[in-house]
Formats: sequence, C-alpha cells, structure tokens
Amino acid sequence: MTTIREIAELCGVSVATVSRVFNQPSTVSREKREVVERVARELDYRPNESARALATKRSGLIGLVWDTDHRRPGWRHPYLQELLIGLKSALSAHGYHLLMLATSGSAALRAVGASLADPVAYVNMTRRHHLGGLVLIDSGSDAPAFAAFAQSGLPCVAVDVAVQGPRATYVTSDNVGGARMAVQHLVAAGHRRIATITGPPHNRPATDRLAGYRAAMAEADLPVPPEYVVVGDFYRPSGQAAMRALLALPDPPTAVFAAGDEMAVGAMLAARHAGLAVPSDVAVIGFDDIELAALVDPPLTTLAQDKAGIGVAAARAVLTMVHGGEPPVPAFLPTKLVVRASVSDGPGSVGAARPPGSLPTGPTPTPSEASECAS
Amino acid sequence: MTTIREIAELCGVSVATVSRVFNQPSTVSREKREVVERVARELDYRPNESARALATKRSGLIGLVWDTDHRRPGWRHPYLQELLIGLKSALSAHGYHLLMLATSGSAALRAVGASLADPVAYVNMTRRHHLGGLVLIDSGSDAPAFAAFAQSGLPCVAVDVAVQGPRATYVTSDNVGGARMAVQHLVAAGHRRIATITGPPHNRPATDRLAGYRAAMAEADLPVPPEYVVVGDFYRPSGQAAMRALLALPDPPTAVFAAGDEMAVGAMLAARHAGLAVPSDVAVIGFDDIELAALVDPPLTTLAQDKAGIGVAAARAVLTMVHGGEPPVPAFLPTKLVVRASVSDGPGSVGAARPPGSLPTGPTPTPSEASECAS
DNA sequence: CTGAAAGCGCTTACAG
DNA sequence: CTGAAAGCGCTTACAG
Repeated sequence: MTTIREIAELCGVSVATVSRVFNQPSTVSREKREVVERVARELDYRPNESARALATKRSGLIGLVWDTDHRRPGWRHPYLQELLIGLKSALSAHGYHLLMLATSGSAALRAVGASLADPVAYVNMTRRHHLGGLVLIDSGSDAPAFAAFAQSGLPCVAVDVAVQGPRATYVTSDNVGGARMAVQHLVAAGHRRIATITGPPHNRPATDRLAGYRAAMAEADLPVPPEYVVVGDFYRPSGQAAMRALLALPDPPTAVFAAGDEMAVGAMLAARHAGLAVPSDVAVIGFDDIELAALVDPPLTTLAQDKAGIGVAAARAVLTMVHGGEPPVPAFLPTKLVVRASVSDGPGSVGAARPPGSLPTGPTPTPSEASECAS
Repeated sequence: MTTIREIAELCGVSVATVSRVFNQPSTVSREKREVVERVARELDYRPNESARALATKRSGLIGLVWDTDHRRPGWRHPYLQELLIGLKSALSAHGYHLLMLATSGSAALRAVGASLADPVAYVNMTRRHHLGGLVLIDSGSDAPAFAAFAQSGLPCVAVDVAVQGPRATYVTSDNVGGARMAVQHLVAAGHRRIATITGPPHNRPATDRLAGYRAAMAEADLPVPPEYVVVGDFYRPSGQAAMRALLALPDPPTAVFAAGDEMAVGAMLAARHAGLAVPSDVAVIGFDDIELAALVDPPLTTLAQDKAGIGVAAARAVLTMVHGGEPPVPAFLPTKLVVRASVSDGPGSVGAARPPGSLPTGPTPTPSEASECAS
C-alpha cells in the first residue's frame, strides 16, 4: 500500500499538503493539488483508515447491535432483511460502513469481562472502534443495555424502542395510528364486538398498538370489556391460544385485531379449528405485512410497516448526529392499510375502502396471486 | 478513555510492559502482571482498536459483501437472516466483528473512483480497514468482482459461488446430492416422467442441482428429453411459466423437481391454474426449505439447506485463514429431505420414507400446522 | 498557501 | 523479565 509519504516525496511536497489535498482540498493551490491527485491515482493510493481513525478519533463506521445469541434460538426479526437494506443503503450513500457488533456470548465481550447484561459494553465497543454511533435493534430483552447506552452521550438510534439520552433518538412505525386504522377498518365493516391480541406489556410497539386500539374503540363508542384484551408474545402459538380464549367467551368478538401478523395467522388457525370461517364468522386483521400475510388463506388484511423506510430513517438519524447535528425527534413512520380478504364488509358497512376487484370473490387457494411475486 | 500510558505511570512500569500484559501475558512477571491487570480494571481500560490496527495491521474485523443496491430492488436472499446468525455467532465466539461493506452506489466507493464493477474495490476496502478477510454473498452478478478478489491473496470465502485463489474457498450446500435425493424421492414415489425447473445457467447451485437431477435420472434409467429441462431464475413467476410450458407438452411430466422453493410454489400455482391437483395429478418437490414451503397448500416437500450451518462454516473458514491456516477445502453442507405433502406415494412406490402421520390425510387448509411455529 | 513538528495509542524488535 | 525507542500512517494546530 502506498502511503502519504511516498506521494509527498514523489511530488516534492510535504505530507501535510498531501493530507490536505484529500481533506481540505480548497486550502491547497491548484497546481499542487492536481499533481498530488494525479500521482495518488497513478499509485492507487488508499488512505489507511486505522491511521485516520487514530488521528481523528472518527472511523467512518456505524455500529449495529442485533443480538442473535439469544435465549430464543428461533427468534426471527419480522423484517430484518428489509431494515438492513434500508439502513445499509442510506449509510453507504454517505460513505459509512455498518459494523455488526458481536454481542452476548462473544469472546470480544468475555475478553473484557463484559456481557450483554453489562450496560457499558456498548459504550466500550463504540469508543474502542471510534464508531460514529450505534443503531440498536430490539431483540426483546436488551432494554437496560439500550437505555444505558442512550445515556452515554454517544449518538444512538434505536428501532422500535423509545430510548432517551442527550444524543439519542428512535424510529418506529406509527403504531398508535396504524392500530387505530385497523380498528376503524373493522368498525367500518360493521363490527362492534372487537377484541385485540396484544404483545408483551413491556414492548413499545405492543403498548402503542394497544393504545391505538383503545382510542379507536373509544372514538366509535365501543366498549372494551377486559376479556377482549388478550396478551400474546408476537409468536404464532400465542395468537392461536389467544383466539381460542376469545372464542370461548360467553360473548365472543366478531372481529379481532392482532398486534402482529404471526399472531394473526395463529388466530386464523384457531378460528378454523373451532369450525369458524374467516372472515364470515370472525374477521381478523394483523400488523406488519410480513411475506406470509399475502399467502395464507384467506390472505390477511393488515397494516404494512415501511420496513426499509425505518432503516433509512435510522441511518439518517445517526448520520445527523455524527455530523454534529441535534438529535432528530423520534420518527414515527406511517403504516399502510393493506386490504386483503380476512375482513369482509359487514352488515353495517359504511363503505370501507374496497377497490373493485381487490377482494377475491371466492375462496382463494394458496399459493395465491402471482402478482405478489418478487421480481 | 484511559490509555496504556496512564496505566504505565500509575504502575511504575513502561508502556511496553503494559502492552505485553495484554498481548503476551506469559512474558511478564506475575507481580507486575497482576498490578497492571488490577489497575487496568479499576480504570476500565479499553485498548484503542485503531491504534492496535495501525501498529499490527490487523483489525479484528471480517468484511461482509452483500450487495443490496442492486438492479433487482425486490431481490431477497432466501435465507440471509439465518446465514447472518450463523456467521455472526461463530465470528463473535472468536472475538471478531462483522463489517458490512458499502457496495455499489456508495459514496465510499465513489470517493475513490471505484464502483462495484471495479474488481479492485474489495481489495482496497479490505486493506484500508485491515480486514482479516472477506465473506462474499452472491447476489447474482458479482461474479467478476468475486473472482478478482479471490485472486488477490487476501482471505476470502464465498457463499454459493465457486471462487478460487491462493487463500480462497467457498461453502455451499451439497446441491448435487440434494437434487439427487429429490429425484430419488420422486422415483421412489413411482414417477418416471420427471422434469426439472432449473436456475440460471451461470449460477453454481443451479448447475449443481441440474447435475444432481441428471445423475439421479440416469441412475434410475430414466430418459431426460430436452424439453423436460426448463430454465427459470429462482423467482416464483419463472417457476409458474416453466410449469405452464411443461404441462403443455404432448407428454407432460408427472413430477417436477424445482431447483428452488419459490419456483416450486410458482409451479404449484400453474398446476392449479391448469386444473390439476398437487400431488395427485402432478407432484412437485422444491429446494431450500424457505419458511413459505411449510405454509402453502399442499405443504411443499423439499430439500432443506442448513442455513445457519453455512454461515458457521463460512466463519470458520475465514478465521482459519486469518490465523494463518491453509485455506480449507470447499465445504458442501448436507441437505435434508423434508417430506410434506406435495409428493405422494405413486403406484410404483417402493416405500419412500414416510413417517406415519407426516402427510396430511386430506386437503390441509393453510395456515397449516402450529408445530411449524417459531418459538 | 505550505512545511516542520507534535501527536493519536499501541506494538515490537533490540538491548540489557 | 524489562525498558527505551522507533514506527505504524495520518491529521492538525502553529508559524511563516
């Protein structure tokens, strides 16, 4: 690898000048600048990032915390891939790379006597590697570590968890609004006995979606008996169990808003097992719009999150702070109602948005529409 | 951040000694070692990785190339998340972090006048950041850049693409063996007219799966008329189109091996549209075992790839080379036949493995088994 | 506009 | 076993 020094010698200038050509080109006379640039190109010069980081205390790297060594081996983030695409593209566009940090169970952490439980672990990694900041993806139980990092004063943006700190912010979907839309859709379809299957009480999206549900119910002057709120854990079986419980009620709901598509699928399953048809006997609406949603039978009506958009927003937020800007206000990305077939117009329909042809006229066999395909 | 110097002063030793305590502890007398360790702990000392990398030319980072800014916006890697989990965990266990490199369209590359098409881009990034090596994930058209990097002599392990070079290797599934098993399963179910929907001709898994198909057909003394090999692109619509073509043949197949689950789902769709039932009229077997496979109706029989295992194998391979070892031989991970319901025992069945109860006795409505669930 | 110099924090032969 | 010293490659006040 050629260094700044070789270039300097070849050009008959000082290393300081060469350095300036790359960092503050306007402060160098045009002639010298052009010579240096030409020679650098000829020698295929590449700055040594370690040296730069050492001198400047900045590395051009953004850290990503996504804990995979979790108690839950089967844990799947509902939209990690899309999130990553958005995050990485937006970071790339500004010349930053994404460093996926080794987390719990890692030798890196053990070496320094830390563990994931150790809230300073993230701070250390960030400093050691001169990371510009961290993007934190909630994996269910990192809340204390996230909170601690957010307090550190290092740039921090969390996804789906409301952290706070001097240079911390977060991005998430507008879960309250999305849930409200979901319930409104149900109400517009004529339902009045609407239950919800919610997520874990300490999960922010879960509580927000529950709040949205309650708000919409109140707006529609609909009662929410306590037994209409069943707690799940975002996984399918919990949705199934919840629906079973709901259907066993003396006064069962005619429609259910599940706070996540996996749970919604579980709910549909339970309905079917109980001999009920969706949507005619009981309507189901989900949240997320995972790939599966379009493929179950009937296809699931749901609220789509802007998955890549969340990644992009997270990227923008860190970069803003890295570049010295104020921490952006938390971003709540809009969700979108995706009308499929798990909710039909009810008797009291007041005209739910239903573009002609958007609902299958008969039982749609799965695999469904080719139009859902990737390419 | 405390530095090595502060510790040295506090302990009354030289910085060299402090450094040795962390890097070659056995060369330091026990007393000094213990003092240094204690003080370091008290001061919460963390080595500056940039300084280390500068001095040693090693960074403790492994690069990951996964091009997202691709022509195909909807491109989804069939098992990226699982791959990442395996890769990251195995790397973490040895104290390495994963650096996701900005690729095409990135400012980082533009800044140095490079693009993804520029085969030296990867080499530059690797050197600039003192990466231990690179893991390359094929995204469809990076072959030239991958090949160039593999030649560079830098540690390199590719997933699903057969690179070669002084310190290069690759890991992939045993696609030949898997495809052979798929066809054998079909043959055992009594099929003789077996067609295949293959992937792009320049894709290694595609050609290997085709080879496995041909091998199994030859072993069973079955003819392979040219029109029984239809080329797809791994996406669902191509599988659908291929099946349509197959069914239009004067002598249509009774069974189809699709080289990927997405294409298999497309094929099932086409069969249904043609008024044929799967598996009674035409059997379909896939490859990958994506989540969707268990959820379509009928659930898709397929060959499961060891997704996380591929990540782990890739991690081990780079680390071996990083630590000075010889490049491991290419790894071909075993695949596993997952019997579901898209292939039934045919008239000439010779007893295909079919655990009691593993096949639904009637048409199974989707969403299917709760036992497929995550948690 | 330009250069000499100090410094970023750590590692590693080289002597002793 | 230990220390003094040079060096990794780059940046940035400080003078001029």
